[in-house]
Amino acid sequence: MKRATLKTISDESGFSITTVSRALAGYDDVNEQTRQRIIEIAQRLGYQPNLTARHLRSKHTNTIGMVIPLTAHYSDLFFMELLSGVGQQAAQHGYDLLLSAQVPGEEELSAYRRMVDGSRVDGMVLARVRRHDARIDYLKGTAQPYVVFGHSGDDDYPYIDVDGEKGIRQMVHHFADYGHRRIALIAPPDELAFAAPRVAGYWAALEELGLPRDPALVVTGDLSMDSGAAAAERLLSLPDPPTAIMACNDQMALGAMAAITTRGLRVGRDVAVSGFDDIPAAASASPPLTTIRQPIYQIGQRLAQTLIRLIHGETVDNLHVLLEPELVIRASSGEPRSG
Amino acid sequence: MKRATLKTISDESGFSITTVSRALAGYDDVNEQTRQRIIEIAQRLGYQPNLTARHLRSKHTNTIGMVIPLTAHYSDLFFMELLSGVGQQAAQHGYDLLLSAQVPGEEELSAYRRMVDGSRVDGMVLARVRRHDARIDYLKGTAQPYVVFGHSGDDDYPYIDVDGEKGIRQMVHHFADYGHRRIALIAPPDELAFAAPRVAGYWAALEELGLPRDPALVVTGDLSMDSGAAAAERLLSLPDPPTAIMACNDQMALGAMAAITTRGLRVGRDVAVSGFDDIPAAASASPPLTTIRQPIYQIGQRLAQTLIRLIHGETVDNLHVLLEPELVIRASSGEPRSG
DNA sequence: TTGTAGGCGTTATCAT
DNA sequence: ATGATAACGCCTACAA
Repeated sequence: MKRATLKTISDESGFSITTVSRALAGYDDVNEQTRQRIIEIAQRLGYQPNLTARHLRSKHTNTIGMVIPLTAHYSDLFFMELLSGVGQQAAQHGYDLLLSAQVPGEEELSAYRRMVDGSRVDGMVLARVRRHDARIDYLKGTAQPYVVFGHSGDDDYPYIDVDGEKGIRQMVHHFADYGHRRIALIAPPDELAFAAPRVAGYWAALEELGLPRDPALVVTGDLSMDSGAAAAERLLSLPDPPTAIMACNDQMALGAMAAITTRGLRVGRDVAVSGFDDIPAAASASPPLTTIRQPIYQIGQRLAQTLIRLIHGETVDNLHVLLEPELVIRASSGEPRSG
Repeated sequence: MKRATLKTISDESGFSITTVSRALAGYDDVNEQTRQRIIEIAQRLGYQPNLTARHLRSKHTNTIGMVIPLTAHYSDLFFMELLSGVGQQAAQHGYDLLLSAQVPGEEELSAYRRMVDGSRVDGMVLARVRRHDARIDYLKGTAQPYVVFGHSGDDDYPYIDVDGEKGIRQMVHHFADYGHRRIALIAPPDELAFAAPRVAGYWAALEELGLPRDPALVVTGDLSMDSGAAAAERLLSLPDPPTAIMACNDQMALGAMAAITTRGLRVGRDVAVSGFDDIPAAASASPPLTTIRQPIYQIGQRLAQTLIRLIHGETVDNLHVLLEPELVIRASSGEPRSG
């Protein structure tokens, strides 16, 4: 049995396609009897409008697009959480999500082009911004609304972000308060937009505290647990190893903790550790991980809300939202050190 | 500047829309010079085919649909992991994912109808099957291909599942080997399809072992950590409390562990605990959680592969895949008990 | 090798 | 109150 269309109902009811369309759409210039009859037939036939056709005609799709890195699974929980937040608010407003998993690079960009220029979505949500991000350059040359999680400093586009510079600065102070003087940083890959402010926050804090500036104490990871472990290895092998290690995300912090333990040292006592994000694994790690909280789910919700306002052409009060970081102190940062 | 269409290029080049279309589509009945010229113009104009129009015309969308429970975020990691697996393989084959977040119920079903009858997707992936699942009934009455994670026993549809009955049975035996005789089960909500086999496996194992059948040792949870904690509370308050608690997913097991600890008991020594799924938190819990592994990501990949074969009308060797459960024994199940 | 014409299913405009 | 007609952008017989 073929799918019912307006034409099917038109044939069945004897009314024109136009009238059927209008009756179903709730226009008030349709005889009430006619409408009832048409609705009845539509239901009997299980009519469901062909959304593809509707979208072609009406120029909008009630769909939000998102391209996610192909690596994202448990190893990159962050993205899934963001997705949930966006999806929740999208659904709330009657929007669906169109997802494309891509490895960052050429193909990724063409996924954006397919979605946007291909008219498949009404707007895009971006995350994991890179320093000079081709995707943003592309979107800027487009009429398409978009919102971004993260920002690169001087560039101008609608974003929401947690103040990473401030967060890291506060964390350095936290460790300094506990008596640490050799504080290391496991930095994010250079090309990610949030790398710069976080590293800047680190140096700024050392400056404020009058601590020496030692480049050997900054090691770059790739956000994975493994890279965090490797970085910690390297740091602990230094002639004058750090007593505190700050990682720029929780995954790497967890990796560092594992490496420390493997080395026979105790996290929180011999070496203090902190992360960034506050993923669920952070709280349940042992010892529980001190970190800087990013309310990712809520940020996702807010991104969706903002985007939908933008799509509807409504005004948005603040297109550059910078959230206060929130330090979550747990056992991995240890106790204040004597002496 | 308006978006370029075939017509734009047609006007610009002087060739008809047809020729432009065929040139771009790579037909070989186009003069090579003509093609070059057309391609050049298309690139200059940044032409991107309107996929909505193409879909309307061609009757397929290269898109896989999935409806996810609105609650899914960190609290329901399972779904995100499945999603990643599906998305990975989908991308591999040039498919995108259309997601709709919905609370189970009426609205949820109409999300399926929008996707399927609305011609927005070529196939659907289902998970969290319920006992008499209206979604499956609906899809059966449709020409749309679909695949399911989980199965309800007697019902017939394409699925992949882990043998939960066997898994639970083996776990009961594991605890019995360790010397436990009071083994409790925290069961999933009755309406979920995977509840029945797991509970059946529990009773079957007791039978095999000649252990007494005590209904008080089976408590139903709702898959959340909190419900796991509540269930454990109840079990430990029994006059003759269990010495081992098996939860039907890891979240509930973690909740149970928390409750046990709160009560001043030691997990693995006073009370053994096991879960189901092997989410990442299981390995990093303290003590690490004994559980039954479901390779969710891989299952997601396989679901996508199967679905895409179905969509392409290719043959699929096995539409009912039942995977062997894999017990992962960790510290939460303790040591063999003396006496 | 190229062009004409029709249609996918919907909505909007304009008559009647 | 209802209907004929066109258009969204694309693809594909069929003609020339």
